[in-house]
Amino acid sequence: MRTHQLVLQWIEGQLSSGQLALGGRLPAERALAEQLQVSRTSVREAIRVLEAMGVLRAGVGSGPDAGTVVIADPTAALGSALRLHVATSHLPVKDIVETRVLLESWAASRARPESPALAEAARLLEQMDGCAGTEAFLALDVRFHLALADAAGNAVVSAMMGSLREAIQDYAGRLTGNLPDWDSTAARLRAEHRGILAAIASHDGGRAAQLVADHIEGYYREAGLGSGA
Amino acid sequence: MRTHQLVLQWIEGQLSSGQLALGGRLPAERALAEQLQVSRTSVREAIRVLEAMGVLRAGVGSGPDAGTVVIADPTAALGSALRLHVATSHLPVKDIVETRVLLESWAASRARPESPALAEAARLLEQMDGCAGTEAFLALDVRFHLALADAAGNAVVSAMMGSLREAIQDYAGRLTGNLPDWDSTAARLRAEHRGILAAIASHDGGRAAQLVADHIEGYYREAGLGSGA
DNA sequence: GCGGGGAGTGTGGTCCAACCACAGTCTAGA
DNA sequence: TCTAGACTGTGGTTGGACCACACTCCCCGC
Repeated sequence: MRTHQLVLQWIEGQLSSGQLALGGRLPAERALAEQLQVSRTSVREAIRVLEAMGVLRAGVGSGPDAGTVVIADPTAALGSALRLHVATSHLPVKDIVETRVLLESWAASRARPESPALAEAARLLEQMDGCAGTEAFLALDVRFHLALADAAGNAVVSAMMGSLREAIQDYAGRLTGNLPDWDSTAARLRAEHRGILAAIASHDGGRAAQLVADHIEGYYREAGLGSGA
Repeated sequence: MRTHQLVLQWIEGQLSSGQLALGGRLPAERALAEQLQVSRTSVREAIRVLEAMGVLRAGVGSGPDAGTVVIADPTAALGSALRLHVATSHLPVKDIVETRVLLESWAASRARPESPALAEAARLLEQMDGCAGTEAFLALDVRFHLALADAAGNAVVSAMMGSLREAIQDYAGRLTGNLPDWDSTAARLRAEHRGILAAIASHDGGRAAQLVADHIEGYYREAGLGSGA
């Protein structure tokens, strides 16, 4: 077993046993190296991996924000991993979109109308009404869909949703260039968003799921998914 | 931007542009360091991250298996990331199981009866009949479910399925201790597996999905999920 | 000419010692 | 009392050194 994996194992053990919890601080790199009887290099490699996994955050300087602390950002890990494998053409964009439809329609069918995430989604919807640029609109759109996913109350589905979205963000951005008339598309998307929220509010999960699926598939169809895949 | 992120960016660019493809070899660490005008340490940190993401594999020595080559193992990345976040209690096991049911029942409903993955699943089923130990049975069970997922033909769903399974593997292993009568449970699981395959073979995707959902939920219920979560 | 063994080469794996930039804290001086 | 500088501790980066490994090549003996 390689040295940095030993460090990884130690840190994971600390996390599992609860001795290292969310917000907690890891010992300083030099101290940890001495404690585990390995070089600082190996400690740093392990930290780097956990940083990429969204488990740690390294901060320089002194004070409360400095040092290496435990965070929880599963979306980061899944997102960059998916993005890289899309880059190697090992994961087709078609499959990403299909999975997104699956997760998101499930989330819509499960969304609880009283969830605070839905209120956030409604708020975002209002912002999108008075929104000028394409880019700003898409940014709000991302947050709207994430809020929708959060409303289902499943952290794993939320994280996967976010990571799928992140993985194809660049791709989706390029797709907007294919749209014949952005303004009318934006208007349609806004209307569909309202329909989804209405379906959830009226406790019609099945209809909400169907609307979400049509919403996503319709967008990619209009933007010409498949021409580049 | 930190130095190792620059290296990450460069490698991802090479992957995206196709100049570095599956099976291709990265320049040697020392050469890459000189080429990018960074230290070997930074190159190594980037490689370490990509290794954890299942994108690279580093091999010592000479010959065809040596050096750092591009692989494609998305399951590894997603699996360890999920496992770590489960360790920090940020992702509840309940949500993992729920997501697993979602993905797997979808896969069952989409599985194509003529898929070679289904033949593999059937073969695994036969092996499980003449299987002695609990551990060996569970190992075959994992492969059976993965084959089922593959039959749906969606690489992203397959990868996520596998990673979910990996993330809670230890947890699931401990659960078997709660079972009152392993032999009868194993017999029931085998029968349910057969039912699932039969439903797929008869093009009844809806029934297959329902059977898979019952199969998984029933197992965790019997093993006492929730008592420890 | 042929076969085997040892030297050579190139790979990642590990470690060390140093230096830098940064940010908060402490202290000495105005 | 206030402020400017020194101090301390953090991660960030670098260069160099050495190791183990695995293949390759060449020389030597047969």
